[in-house]
Amino acid sequence: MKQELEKQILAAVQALFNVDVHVELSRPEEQFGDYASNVAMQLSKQLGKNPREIADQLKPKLEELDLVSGVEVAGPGFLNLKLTDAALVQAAQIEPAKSLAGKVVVAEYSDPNPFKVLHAGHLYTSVVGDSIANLLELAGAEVHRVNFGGDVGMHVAKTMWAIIKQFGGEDPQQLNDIPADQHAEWMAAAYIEGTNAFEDDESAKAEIVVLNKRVYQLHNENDHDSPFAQIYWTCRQWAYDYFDAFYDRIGTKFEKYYPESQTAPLGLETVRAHIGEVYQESDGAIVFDGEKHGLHTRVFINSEGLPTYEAKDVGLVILKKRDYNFDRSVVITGNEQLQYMSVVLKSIEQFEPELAANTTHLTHGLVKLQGGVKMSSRKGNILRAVDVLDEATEAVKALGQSEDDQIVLGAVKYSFLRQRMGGDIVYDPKESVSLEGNSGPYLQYAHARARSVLARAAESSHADGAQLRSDAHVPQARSASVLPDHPSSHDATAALNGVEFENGERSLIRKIGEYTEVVNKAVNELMPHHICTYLYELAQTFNRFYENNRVVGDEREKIRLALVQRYAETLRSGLSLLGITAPDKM
RNA sequence: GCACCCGUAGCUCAGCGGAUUAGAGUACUUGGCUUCGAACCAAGGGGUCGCAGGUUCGAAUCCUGCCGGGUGUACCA
Repeated sequence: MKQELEKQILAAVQALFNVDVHVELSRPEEQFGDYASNVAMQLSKQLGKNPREIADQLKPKLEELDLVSGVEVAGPGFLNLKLTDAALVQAAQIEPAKSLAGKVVVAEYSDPNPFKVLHAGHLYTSVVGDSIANLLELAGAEVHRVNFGGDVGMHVAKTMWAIIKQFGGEDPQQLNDIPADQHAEWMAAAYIEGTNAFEDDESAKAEIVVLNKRVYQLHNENDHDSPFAQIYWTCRQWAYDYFDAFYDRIGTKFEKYYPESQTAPLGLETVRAHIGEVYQESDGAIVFDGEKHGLHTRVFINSEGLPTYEAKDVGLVILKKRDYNFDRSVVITGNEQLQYMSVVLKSIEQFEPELAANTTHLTHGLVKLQGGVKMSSRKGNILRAVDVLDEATEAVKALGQSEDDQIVLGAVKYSFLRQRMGGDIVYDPKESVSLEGNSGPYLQYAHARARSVLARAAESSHADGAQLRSDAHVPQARSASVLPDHPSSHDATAALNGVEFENGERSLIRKIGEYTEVVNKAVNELMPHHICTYLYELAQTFNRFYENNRVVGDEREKIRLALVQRYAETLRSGLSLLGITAPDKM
């Protein structure tokens, strides 16, 4: 619809002035119209006329367009277009573009490390990454969600050191004494102890360095039997079990974990194969000289011969390509890895330019505590992922409701998603997970309300003994995670054909019609927060409509029911892109 | 030092080349439930968009400089 109009406006410009211009319609405030164009200002200089004069000439041409019911010239020369009611109904039926149809996309995010705790930042990146993956999927891509994490490396050695110290030796039997529900916390505590020892105690530090090598060695030798290996593999599995349980709780699922132990050998091999042409030896380490490209120089293989994170990431990129033969790879990490990642990608570009070009690195900010307190897993003053969920659960309980994970997750996810990705997130345990105003539960409530109206309408049509009309079909409660099926939405909009809307009705159908444009924008930019902003406006529009317009029993009931149904479906679709469920009751 | 990111109401954030009063939420002050769900709606106060220049018909938005904060800067991830 928007593109169609833009094309028609361009045609009008060409016919009138015989010049080209980039026409881009915007959505003005409702009082000014449905679309606004600034072509007159753009053309002003080129045509040597003042913008209002151009706009006045264009106005009658645009008034002739089928989709347009009125045109106003406003301000310095804006053309405000008002759509016909039929056009609004039509806009509300358009599906988002399948711009990625047939493309294979690998989305990597979350990336927690085994042997360490899941903190609020992991929750954040999981939620945002999941939503971005949903956007890619909606655009028609075949999306593979994968996870990358360090099952080898210094953090593992630190944790292992503390465990062995606690056990008084390499005694895997004692693992049986750790209660299953405390595995994660127990390992997190060991990590903190190991990290402190590493910093404060020289002999411990030396021991940890040795353990680090032994962990790599254990992988090389495929050792599952030695006491040391038994402790390692058991704890590693505990970590993955803990991740799985967590992802299950927040409603996301990964297809594959890429442990570093798996990408390390391939990375090592790849980097070594390109020594001389891409990577250089320097002080006993293998580095990539990023300075030639205006970047940092970074170590890929350290002087111990072990791969650093850089080499592991090189291996990961290649492994993903082998596994999925992707058209595009999206990697989501924290901001602090921005410059680091450009070094890795620049080095890959030297021998696999396409691979580097098809990789998109998106970054997000830190989750910080109110007052700018920085979290440190070493000091243990971190906000764990479960703490965030627990706080939100308390807030829901405080409303006198039984705890409902749908609402809890709705609140948490929305509070993370509504901010543009990139900046830091300030998390205030008390207020951040709000249930009122611009919040997830507000949207869920606005959905439940609409469903309740639809349900009541269905009841009363039974009570009247009236025949169940096919166009008054109301979907019964479905699994909240299921996308609305399209046939029912066509039923809904069918009742709207040829209707002349009253004010509140028109506002609602107008807003519904923006959905597709917003989704397309969010997909193009991979920015889920656009969906949040829109959905909140949509729900607000509905709540105002609901306040002022009786639905059930009104003489315009049929029209209004159709509107409410289309609205509820749109809201549910949008929420599903955010990974938020739309309950029928709450 | 150099590189990158950020600075919009008390607080948390949208807006990222467009306009008539710079928008939301929250907090604060008020009004609205015998009528489809008040986790809602309506009204009010609150901002020289960090500062200073520049480009433009038009700048919170683009450019430059400065101030403030954060991150990165060779064997951590």
